[in-house]
Amino acid sequence: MSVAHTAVTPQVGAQPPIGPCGEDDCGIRGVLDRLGDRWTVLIVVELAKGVRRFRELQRAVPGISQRMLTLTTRRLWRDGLVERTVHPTIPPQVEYRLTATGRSFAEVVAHLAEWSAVHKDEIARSRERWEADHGQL
Amino acid sequence: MSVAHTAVTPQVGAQPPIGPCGEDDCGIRGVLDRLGDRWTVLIVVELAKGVRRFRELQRAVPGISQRMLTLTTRRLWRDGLVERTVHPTIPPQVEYRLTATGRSFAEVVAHLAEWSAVHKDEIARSRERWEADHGQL
DNA sequence: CCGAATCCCGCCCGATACTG
DNA sequence: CAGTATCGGGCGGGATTCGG
Repeated sequence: MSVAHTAVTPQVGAQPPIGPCGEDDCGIRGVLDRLGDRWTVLIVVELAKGVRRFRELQRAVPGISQRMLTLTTRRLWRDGLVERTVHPTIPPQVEYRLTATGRSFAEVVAHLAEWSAVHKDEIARSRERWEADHGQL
Repeated sequence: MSVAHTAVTPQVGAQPPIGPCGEDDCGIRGVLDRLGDRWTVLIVVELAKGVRRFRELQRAVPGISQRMLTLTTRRLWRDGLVERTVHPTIPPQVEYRLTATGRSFAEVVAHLAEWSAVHKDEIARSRERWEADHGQL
């Protein structure tokens, strides 16, 4: 979904990066890309509780595959939201913990969760009514 | 409006942290799904400035297709974040405006944008350094 | 235990054409 | 102007297998 990435690819439409962004959207896409995927938020929420090892994360987030757990933690690590510590023991042991930036991000996520909790019923009702009048989307 | 200042024990509110979300909705998934897609945020940001007609939205958000503009506004309408008014004139004229809930949502988005703006450089640098050491993801 | 590498399917979204 | 209908490519992400 990365906008910046698609800009690299020579495309037929040759549309420049869509980020004229009114005035205030320019860094937000990268953040939204992480919020958008299914797992990042859950991982961040779990890490907000404390240091976690790979397996612990996987158990804490039921349904996530090894692949996606690796990808998600890797991206968070790359972006400096998560710190990754390898203990060269046998068997190997890898710990993940939020950085300062990561904790800041976790707060934003918490606010998001709060807003969702407050409005979810209202949204659900609106959606139900809408689909009763007009059909499925 | 520093986000950092609101840092005091995030989950003081109601309920345990964000716990019960475990894997499935406490409502947040639905919100994140909207935030995740490429267009919703841009539309909401534009509508936060005032009432807009279909074409106006399309011009304000360069790169969006008619199809995606329809889908995005339709979903926002369905979920009660946007109000849709049809004037049966010729040519037809349709106005979109945020509802109270929609404006509330727009505030959340604004906070998100603010956080992004504050941290985007830092994230970008972290990513650059990371990709210098290790390769592309 | 912690990953990397592959295969593969679903759906999101862009492009295009048509309608009232 | 404000949509609808349809086709097709890309990629997110699940399942599985192999390596250290």
